[in-house]
Amino acid sequence: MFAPARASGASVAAPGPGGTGPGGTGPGGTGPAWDRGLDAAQLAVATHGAGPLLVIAGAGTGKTRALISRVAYLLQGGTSPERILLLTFTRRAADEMLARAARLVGASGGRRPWGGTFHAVAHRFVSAYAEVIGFPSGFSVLAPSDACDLMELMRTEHGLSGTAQRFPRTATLVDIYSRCINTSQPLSDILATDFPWCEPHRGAIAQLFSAFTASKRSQALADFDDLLLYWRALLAHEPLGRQVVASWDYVLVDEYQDLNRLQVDIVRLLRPSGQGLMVVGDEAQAIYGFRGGSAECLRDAVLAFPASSVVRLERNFRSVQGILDVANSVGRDDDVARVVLRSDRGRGARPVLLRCHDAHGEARSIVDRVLQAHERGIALREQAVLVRAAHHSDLVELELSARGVPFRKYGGLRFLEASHVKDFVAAARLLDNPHDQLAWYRLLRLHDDIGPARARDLVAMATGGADRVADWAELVAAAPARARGSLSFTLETLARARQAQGARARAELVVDALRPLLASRYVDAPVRLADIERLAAAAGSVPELAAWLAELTLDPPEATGDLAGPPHLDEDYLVVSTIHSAKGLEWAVVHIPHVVDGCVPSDLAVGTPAGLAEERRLLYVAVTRARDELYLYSPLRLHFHRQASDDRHAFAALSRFLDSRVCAALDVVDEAVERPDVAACGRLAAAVSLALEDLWR
DNA sequence: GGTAACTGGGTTTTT
DNA sequence: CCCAGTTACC
Repeated sequence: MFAPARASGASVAAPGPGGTGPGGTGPGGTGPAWDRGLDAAQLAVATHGAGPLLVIAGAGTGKTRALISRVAYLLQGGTSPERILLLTFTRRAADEMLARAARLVGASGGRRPWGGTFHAVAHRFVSAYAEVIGFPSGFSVLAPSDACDLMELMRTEHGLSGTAQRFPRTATLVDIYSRCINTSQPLSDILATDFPWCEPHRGAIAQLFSAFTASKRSQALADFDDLLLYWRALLAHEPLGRQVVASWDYVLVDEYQDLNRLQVDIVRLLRPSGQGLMVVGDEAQAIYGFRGGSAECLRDAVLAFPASSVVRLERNFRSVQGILDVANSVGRDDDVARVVLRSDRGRGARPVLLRCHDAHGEARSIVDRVLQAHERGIALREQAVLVRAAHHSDLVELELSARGVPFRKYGGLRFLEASHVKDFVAAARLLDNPHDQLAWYRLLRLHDDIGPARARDLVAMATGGADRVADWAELVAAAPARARGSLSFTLETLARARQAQGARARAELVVDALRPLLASRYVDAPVRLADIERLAAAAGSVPELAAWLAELTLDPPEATGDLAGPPHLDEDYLVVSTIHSAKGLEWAVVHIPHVVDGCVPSDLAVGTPAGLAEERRLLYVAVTRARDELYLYSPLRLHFHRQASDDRHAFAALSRFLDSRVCAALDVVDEAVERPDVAACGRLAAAVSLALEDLWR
């Protein structure tokens, strides 16, 4: 997150946009000087004055390089690093950018530009001004799943759960809520346009949302949306906003096409006059519509900026033309057609579409190709498997493990979502914020005989009065008999943790408190305990547990194994990532599995023209990550299509996007020749059941 | 009234 | 694999 105080080992540098490796982004040299090897357009970006600057940057056109060069240029002109703010949309992009910026200014005494995601920077300021915002003794950051739990609680409290009436599910409610906030649109509009089936419940939803906000406030909790809301409010405040805005001379915003209204507001408040503002975006890569992101903001910016301050980066330095042909044919919708990517690198190999028999065949085929490329000298970390949904790589991961290929997965199941980690975070939050009812609830629920109802009563008691140990004794007395012993131990240990000095000692006592609870709750308790012990150890180097928890919530370990310790430099691993998480990155070889209707594009998104268009951009983003080789895989049959499998065969499982025009840019290879005879399989199944019948006889 | 144990169905994408 | 719903037990 912030350059000066980054928690150790929280993330791993992923193989990113060129830079250091051979064949990296952009032409020419590798030195840190801002002008080395930039082309005219990139140079214009780097050396632009203080006026507003809008960069329209196609995929692979060296945008990060131009941005970093601009930072170098500004520094050379005498701007202090900390007067520059780099805002990015995703954490991986933030890491990548800050790492490169750090390399660049390595010599300038360890001072680095500010940078991070909107949420991380927001947290920094909301914390600093917590008192003004109305949290006199600090606040806790609510992870998304916690926000969901709280919404669920409120829903129950309002008598809106149960089967008696159909009411939107908690997940839907959270969605609606977040959408209202992020698009700055009233509930009624959101319901009308995006959730029409929920409209009958508008009144109840509105009440629920009020209660939800009030509840967060009274517990000193802020969810991700609140961080942005409070930051915006802070910036708009007179005179505090002026103070915050004056912290920087330059604000550089990446992936502008993915920002939502709230974030655009923040940018506007940061640089009201546009002086010192630079935004970079590419409409063709807008893939965060589900978070309220809207490329319209970029379009607005194009109109709002004077023509002289718009620079277009159009030369693609990344990919060979064969790959760009596929990209161009995929992204041919109206909103995308404007930029036709042209390569600086020659034709290269034609990308391949492999039609496999099923997902198993696909997995084998992918690993075969990964290893073949490895034999040719392409390191594993120069290759990536990019998926639309995290579970699309399940079988690939299995095959990789079976064949001993190391890999690292980004996106999908999050570390923080694991229930034992949530238990740990909740207990730790209580040390500094005893008003946190949600944390109390979670902790109490871990004890025997304390279910939803009793937990609710006890929570009221725990947060109602003061937070002295004497009150905790009362709490124990009120608990059901079977829970008293363990609850007493839990509370005592937490009380000791509270007294303890230093984040590490506190964290370890929290683990002590949880140990017996987790041991009796989970079959795989040893594994889970090891997890949180490592987590506690990671807290070692920071002074404040609360601050560390907030950072953990905002920037959780992304890949499985990130907590295992600092990565070895010589470590080689294949990257498995969602397309969303792969944004802004590149690899020599890219594999895209499950390019079939229902997966790419996702069935859940093709209901509307806008949804379908975003799916198309998603494939566009995936394809343009590849530098030299690109493989798409179409399993002809997927297990959840069992009933329709014969139809699938007939249709050859082509994705909605793989029409003749796209296929013309691809070599289609049929790997499904050895298809098992379905009729024979049926006979085999019959024989097995017959044999079983014999057993029962 | 409340908890625990079991069963069956469904699963996007991120801060 | 996590959820909601069901059932059996206190």
